[in-house]
Amino acid sequence: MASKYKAPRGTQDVLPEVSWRWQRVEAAFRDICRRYGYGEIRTPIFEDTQLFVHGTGEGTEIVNKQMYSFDDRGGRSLTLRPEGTPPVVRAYLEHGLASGGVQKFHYIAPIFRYERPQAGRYRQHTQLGVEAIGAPGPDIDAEVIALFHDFLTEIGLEGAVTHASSIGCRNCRPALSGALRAFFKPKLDDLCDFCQARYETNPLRILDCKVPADVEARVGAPSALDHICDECRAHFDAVVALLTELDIPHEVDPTIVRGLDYYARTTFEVVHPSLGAQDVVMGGGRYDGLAEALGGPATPGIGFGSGLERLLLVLGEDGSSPGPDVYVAAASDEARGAAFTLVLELRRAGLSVEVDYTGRALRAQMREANRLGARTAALIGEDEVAAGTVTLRDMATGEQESVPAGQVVERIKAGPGAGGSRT
RNA sequence: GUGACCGUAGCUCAAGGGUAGAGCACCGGACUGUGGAUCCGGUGGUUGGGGGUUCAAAUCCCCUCGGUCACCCCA
Repeated sequence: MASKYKAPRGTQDVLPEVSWRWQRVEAAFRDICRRYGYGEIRTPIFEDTQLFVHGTGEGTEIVNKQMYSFDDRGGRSLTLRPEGTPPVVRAYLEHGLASGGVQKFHYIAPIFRYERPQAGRYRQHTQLGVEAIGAPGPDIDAEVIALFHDFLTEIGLEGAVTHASSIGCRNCRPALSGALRAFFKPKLDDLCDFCQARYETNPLRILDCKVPADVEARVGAPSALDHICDECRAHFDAVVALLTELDIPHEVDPTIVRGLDYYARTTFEVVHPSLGAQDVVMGGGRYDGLAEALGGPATPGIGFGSGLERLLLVLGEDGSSPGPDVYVAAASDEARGAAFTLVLELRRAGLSVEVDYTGRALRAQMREANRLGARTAALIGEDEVAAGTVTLRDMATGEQESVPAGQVVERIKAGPGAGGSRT
């Protein structure tokens, strides 16, 4: 035990040897969002607890048992963001952004939920998310799904499957729930305990249950898509048609149900088979009633959240972090001063440069250069200091050449291996 | 929140009541200004933490913390 303290349960340290992977995915996401016109929004890491109670919904698992809530010294009840959407809608309303037409945002933000950790499920995780507020039509639904699809293509993640459905609006949801209750009523005793509870609270969720008896019990159950109103149906059909036209692979899956109260109409998720039980890599949908629930005007909105840790899990651990451009090695203690001067000069010229800080032998410095994956080693010894030169070694080929001190930057930038002689 | 399995060196794992070990990694040498291969040597552990049983505990028992899997939930 190196320390008596450990990272809290369900959290993790991301060390430099892996954080470069995170940065790569984040950069790809930001670039896709730039192309689609989704500007970055940064909201506080904690919010008024009521924002989530009223936004995410009182009946939800998140609000009931997963929030990190605390009173601050002024007696305010605050909550660590358990979910990305309500803060964005809150900011949208707070800053009067409705007057600016459709607003599109993206964020990369830590999310906190008190859950039992397991692979792909953490108490602090990071979501890549997007929110488009103010646009009611099916085209924006398709755009958001397309954006994520392009993002997955960009980062080279293959094998993901996109499921989409519609759970109706506040006008037709009651009829849909009623139809489901009517269907399950005679079978109520056959359902699992959870589903018996869901029968009352949210019968849609019975369609989502994995208990074998329930899977059997729901054969022939009414499909959400057959019981939503004409407007909702037309909206969903249009979304599907657009996805098909855009060549975005997708499956219509009436069993997908989201766990948050505010979802309406289009819902979707992307799963990946390599992940086991926590296989949802992205989830989202339309939330046309959320702004109103937060005290604002009726405003349509749609967005998704995607778990960065899960994406990384799917991507695996191939490849290694890029090494420095140059490793500067001192052949003797007398040359260390000159070596360090060269290090700073090269860094100021824009190169990434490493050196030894522990006074080790040249051999050890070269081993380090190799381990780090440096492309070029720059050697300085007494000979070089006397001659005003630096010896550059191409680490891949072993070729070396002596270069006047003033030309080192230029020579390295020209790329290793362009000249020199074998050793 | 429920159930199950698991925590030994930086990493992957041995030792199942009697001196805590190996491989990899790391450091050094062979090679006194030159990396990747090979050989030799070395550093490194109050066996997750606490308590108990015992002459003796990594090993058996209890508690606790953490991880993993499933449920649940979700990203």
